[in-house]
Amino acid sequence: MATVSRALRGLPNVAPITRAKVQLEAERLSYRPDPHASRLAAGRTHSVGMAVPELGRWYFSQVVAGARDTLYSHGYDLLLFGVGNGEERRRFVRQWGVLGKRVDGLLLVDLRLDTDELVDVHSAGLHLVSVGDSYDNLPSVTVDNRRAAAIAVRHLVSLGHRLIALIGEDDHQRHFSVPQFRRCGWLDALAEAGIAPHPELEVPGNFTVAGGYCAMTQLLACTPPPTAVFAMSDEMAMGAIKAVRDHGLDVPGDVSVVGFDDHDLAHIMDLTTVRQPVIDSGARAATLLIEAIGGHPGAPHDIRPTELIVRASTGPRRTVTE
Amino acid sequence: MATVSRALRGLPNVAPITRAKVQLEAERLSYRPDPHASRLAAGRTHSVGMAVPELGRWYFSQVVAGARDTLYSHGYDLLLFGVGNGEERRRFVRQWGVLGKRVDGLLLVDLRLDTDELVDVHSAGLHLVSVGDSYDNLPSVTVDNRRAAAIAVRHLVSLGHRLIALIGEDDHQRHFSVPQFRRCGWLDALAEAGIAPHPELEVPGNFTVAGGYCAMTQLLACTPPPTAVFAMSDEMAMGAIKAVRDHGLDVPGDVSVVGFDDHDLAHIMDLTTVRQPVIDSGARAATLLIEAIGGHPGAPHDIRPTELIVRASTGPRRTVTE
DNA sequence: CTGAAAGCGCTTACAG
DNA sequence: CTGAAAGCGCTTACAG
Repeated sequence: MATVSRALRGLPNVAPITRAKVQLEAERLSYRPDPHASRLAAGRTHSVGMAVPELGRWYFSQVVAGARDTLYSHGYDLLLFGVGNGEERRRFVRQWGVLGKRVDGLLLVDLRLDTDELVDVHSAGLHLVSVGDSYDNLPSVTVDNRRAAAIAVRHLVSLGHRLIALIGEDDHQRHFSVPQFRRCGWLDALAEAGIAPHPELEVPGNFTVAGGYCAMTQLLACTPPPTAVFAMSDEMAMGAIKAVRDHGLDVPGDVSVVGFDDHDLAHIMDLTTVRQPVIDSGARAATLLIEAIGGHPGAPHDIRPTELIVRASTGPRRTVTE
Repeated sequence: MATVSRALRGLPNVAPITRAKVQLEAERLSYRPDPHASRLAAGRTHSVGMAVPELGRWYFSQVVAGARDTLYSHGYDLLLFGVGNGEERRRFVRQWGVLGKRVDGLLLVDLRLDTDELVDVHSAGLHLVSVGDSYDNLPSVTVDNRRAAAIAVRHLVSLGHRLIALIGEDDHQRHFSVPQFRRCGWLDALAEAGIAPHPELEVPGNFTVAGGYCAMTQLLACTPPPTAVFAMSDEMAMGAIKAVRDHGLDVPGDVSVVGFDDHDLAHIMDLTTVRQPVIDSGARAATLLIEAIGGHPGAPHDIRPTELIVRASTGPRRTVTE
């Protein structure tokens, strides 16, 4: 029994011949160790959890895809948890005691934890890696959202725009900090250009296509309406473009639009956007987590590069006879 | 010990007072039963697996999202498996012995199984539900792909088109049958209209935006080029539209394009498409699986409705002086 | 290098 | 209605 266990797991102190015999017989019976029994005895589950706010959004689906591929190639199974709304999030946080027994580590995607929640999760013996958000004492994979957003907005400023709107998220959404960083970047670029931010030009878009559409509709009703918009995601940006066109206006003639992500379809829509390496970030986070589980420290904060991709959805401010 | 177990799981034969005391104390200690230990003793894992070809594709991400929500609300955890390429698929199929111990049931998304693979999976004691593909002896959630595709192509025929191309998948991809049904629908509609299918007008698009772009580029090089295209997914259709425009041609003026799915962005791109209830199918499949695990038979084959959504990417064939 | 023993944390008959 | 006992299938010291 014990020898079989050692032989199959490649542990030392097994005679080569014995090991070969065991492997052969195991193969013949297509024997597989029961993962629950081995976790119970050994403590390792060989699976990791991933907490994702919303699977339906492009960004999250890509991060999951990237992480899954890496986890797969290292033999880890992936357990998926939703933490989108407050109730899910609460339930997820409350079950950390169990989670420590279910998975060897946890990938948190855009999930902002309080200090005491962090303490709980550590006491559950979980290895953690954060994607999107960064924490002092946790390995993380992020981009510099504030700087990237500022670059996008500066691009609009350089085209002569002064009325630059922001399509973002409700500030009630305290659970996520990424939108707040992007908002800061927007403010930074406006401040540099000596532009006072107008509260009317800041509208939530819920990070969906439909939300972006509604937000833009609302913005077009302003007097005067903005001549440029920075949307915090490509999906919202695409919704915004549609709204502009449905109002009989032109992109970028009447309104310039910048997004964030470089969605698969951004190129198709000729959308100017901030490209971030999404799949890659998921993969990188998975690698960091696997290293942490394996007992290797690893670089704590990995800040990935972003790049402004200028396409045809942005153009110079139309000179109006004022 | 035994009483605590019964009390916490709501089993009968526990005095109300005892149960209350147990619950109170469990709460105080924030005790959670170890899921591995209980699976080992009881056999139930309270988690289900989901086999998905590719997470990055819109369709799959939505199906997963729909299933996850339902599973969550019934207290099941979701284990995600990739079966995209041949190697992953083989590995997945080979581990069925273990899978039966890891999960209570399995959701197969667009995964075509051979007869002997089906036998194996049944002998592993797994409950199965299929999404996309249908099997005689398995509950499934599908749409009538053949009929839906035929309706899309008939729409093109009714607009006067005769040279109607198909952007689909390599026929080497034997693992999936959905593309083949859609191809049959294309053939059906052509046959009804007395149009002979031209092999040159059938091009693989790999179900990606970039693949659709390449496919369309290839089609535009035909002499004569098609005046209409049916793409098996909206992502390919959108890539195709972009290719048409990059060649200085107009949609639908020069080429009409129909997609399949009703992607979030199809509306934005004014894409005519076949709508299918994607999230809902995922949710429905999860429900069927939960019922199967619970020992309730449930309706075996659930064929969900589709609907042709006509937008501005299709129009009458331009009358050329021939 | 090998195998007998104890134990991981539960659940399920079974006796009381 | 309650609790002692056996067992789920492994792994890890520990003797040999």
